[in-house]
Amino acid sequence: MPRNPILSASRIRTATLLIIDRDGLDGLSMRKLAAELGVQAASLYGHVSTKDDLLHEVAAEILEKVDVSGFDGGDWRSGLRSAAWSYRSALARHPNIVPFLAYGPAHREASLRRLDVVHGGLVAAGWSRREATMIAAGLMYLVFGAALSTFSSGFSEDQAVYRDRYPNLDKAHLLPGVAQELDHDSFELALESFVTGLAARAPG
Amino acid sequence: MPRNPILSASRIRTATLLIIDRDGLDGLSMRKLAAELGVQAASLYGHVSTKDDLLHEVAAEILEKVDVSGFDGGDWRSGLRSAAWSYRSALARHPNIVPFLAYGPAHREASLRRLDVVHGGLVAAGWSRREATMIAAGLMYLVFGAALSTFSSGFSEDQAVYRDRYPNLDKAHLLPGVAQELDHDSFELALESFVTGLAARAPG
DNA sequence: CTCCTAACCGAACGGTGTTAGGTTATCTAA
DNA sequence: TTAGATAACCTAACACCGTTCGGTTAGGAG
Repeated sequence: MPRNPILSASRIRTATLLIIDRDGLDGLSMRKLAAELGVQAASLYGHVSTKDDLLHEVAAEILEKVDVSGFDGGDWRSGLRSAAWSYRSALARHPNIVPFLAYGPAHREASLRRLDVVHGGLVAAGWSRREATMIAAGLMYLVFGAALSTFSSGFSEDQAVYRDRYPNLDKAHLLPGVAQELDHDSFELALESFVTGLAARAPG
Repeated sequence: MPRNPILSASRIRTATLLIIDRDGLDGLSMRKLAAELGVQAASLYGHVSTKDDLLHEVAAEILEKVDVSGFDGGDWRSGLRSAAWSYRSALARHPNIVPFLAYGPAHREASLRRLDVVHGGLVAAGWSRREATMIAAGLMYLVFGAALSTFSSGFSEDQAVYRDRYPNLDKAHLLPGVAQELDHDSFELALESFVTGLAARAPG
C-alpha cells in the first residue's frame, strides 16, 4: 500500500459531527471539514461519495447508539420507556443535526432495525401487528418531536418581549437553567401519559 | 408611484411555497424563485431581506392557519384534540417545509401565540401553570414529530429489501394507500393515548 | 414637459459542492 | 537496486448559490 493515509471514513465522520456540534448544520462545509482534518476539500471525496451521504452516515452513527434492549425482558411499558429515553438522550447529545434527521427519520436503516425490535416486543406482549406499528410510530413522534421542539435552545432573545405578549404562557422556560429541566419533565410527562393511555386499552 | 410593481411580498411567499411543495426545500433557490415570477433574482431583494427570512415568513403563514379556537368552549380534552388535529393538517399540507420548521418551532411568534391560548385553556381547566406548559410542550412533540416522521413519504424504494430484513415490522405501510391511513391512525392513537393518560392525573 | 423615484436589471463577489487530471510517496517485483 | 504500479492527496476549475452595487426605466407629481 502506497503512503499511509491520514484520512479515514471514521475520522471524517468524527470531524463532521464535531463541526456540526460546534458551528451548527449551516456551519458545515466540505472545505471547512477538510481544513479541520489538515487536508484539501477534494481529498474527502476519496472516502465519501457526497456531503449528503456523509450526513446520513453520521446520522446512522448516532442512531446506532440507541439501545432498545430494555424491550427484551420485562413488560412492554418499561420497554417502551427505556427505548424512548435512549432515543432522547442520543438525539439530545447532538441537537444541531436534528433538522437534518427531519428528512425522513423513519426510513433509516438503523432506525428500522430498532423499530423492528420494538414491534416484536409489543406483539409478544399481545398487541396486534397493526397496533404495534402504530405504537412504534407514536414513539417516534414523541422522540423526534421532543428532539426538535425543545424549549431550551435559543430562547434567550429579549425576555421583556415575551413578558407582556403572552399573558398565559409560563415564563419559567425563559431561564436557561430551568428550561433544560422543563424539557426533561415535559418529555417525561408526555411519555408517561402516552404509556398510561396505551395501558388503558392494553390486551391481556 | 412610478411603474406598477409585478412583485409583492405576498406573491413571493406564494411562489416560494409552490416551489417547496413541488421541488422540495433543496429545490428552492432565489434564482429559480425569480424565474417563476418572471423576474431577475436581484429584484427579490427589494421585497425580501434574506432567503432565510423569507422562509420564516412562509413558515409563519402556514402556522397562522392553525386553529386553536376549539379551546375556548368545552373541556380541555376536546380543546387539545382539535388543536392537535389543526396543527397536523396545517403541516401535512406542506411536508417539504417541515425540516425547516425544525429550526426552533417553539420560538415562532405564530406558534407562541397559539401555545398561549392552549396554555390559558389548560390553566382555566384547573391545571397548574407548570403542568400547562408541559402539556403544551407534549402537544408540540406529537404534532411536529408526526409531521416529520410520517411513514407515507418516500417509502417506495424496493419493497423486497424490507421484506426479509425486519421480520417483526408490519409490512402494511409499504403500500402507498395504506401508508397514509396508517399515518392518520397512528397520530390518532398517540393523541388519544396522550389525552387519556393526562386525564388519569387531571385536576378537578 | 421635466424631474423624481420606485421597481427592476446586469454584472459581479465570495462562497458552495463536486470533478478531472496531475503529483508523490510507498509497496511490489525483477 | 531499480522500475513500475497505485493509493492518497493536491491544484484548478466548473456550475451554482445568496447577496450587493450601480445602472436603467417607466410612470406619477409639479
